[in-house]
Amino acid sequence: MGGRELTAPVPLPRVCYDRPVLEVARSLLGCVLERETADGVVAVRLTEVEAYAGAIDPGSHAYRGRTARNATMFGPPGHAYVYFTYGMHYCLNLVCAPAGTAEAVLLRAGEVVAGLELTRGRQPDARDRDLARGPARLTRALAVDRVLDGVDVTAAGSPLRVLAGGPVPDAAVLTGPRVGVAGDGALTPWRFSIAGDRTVSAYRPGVRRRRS
DNA sequence: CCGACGATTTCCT
DNA sequence: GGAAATCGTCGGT
Repeated sequence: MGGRELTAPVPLPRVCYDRPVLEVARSLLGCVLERETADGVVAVRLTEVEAYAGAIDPGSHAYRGRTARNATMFGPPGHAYVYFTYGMHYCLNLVCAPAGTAEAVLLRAGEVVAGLELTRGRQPDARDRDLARGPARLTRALAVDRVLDGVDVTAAGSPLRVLAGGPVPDAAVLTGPRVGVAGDGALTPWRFSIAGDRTVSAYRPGVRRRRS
């Protein structure tokens, strides 16, 4: 790698969850997500995230209002919104707007940077680079389920925490439409990922469907 | 490499 | 009743 030698601490991006959702999503790249259980700690460096803009965003769970499932999205920022989907998978979001504004960032993929042996045991057949590649595999790698819905990821001692990571320069950031969401267009950079990182999930366009 | 399909909860029409 | 912010497996090219 050709980067300059670091002889002094560099200013790390500070994740503030009440900024505009696209900014929060961008700033989460490179941050470290830590999950602590009785078995130990597994940590993932985030390589792919997506923004969901609440009530104004047809792709968001909050678009049609509050339900029992998405209630956490309407709460304060910095908390985990965990939902269950397709009858078998969990997905993890971070709420990132003041209470009442249901914006969130979906954590789609990351690189395991601690607890590799522990998380291998949770997915014995997966290659290491696939352990947290995709939103459902990421939650499985970290043993995240609905019990963690509403947890404050900014609190010390929380079972799920987000820490600042090394800076990710703009030149290394890719943006584009969200995975599996129809009608996203190319104008809004909903999805952010680290260019060339092998842990980023495969892109799949959303399918437009007719009303039944 | 690619596309099809099943698993099975939550929400919407 | 049917689709969904998904994934692993199967069969074809």
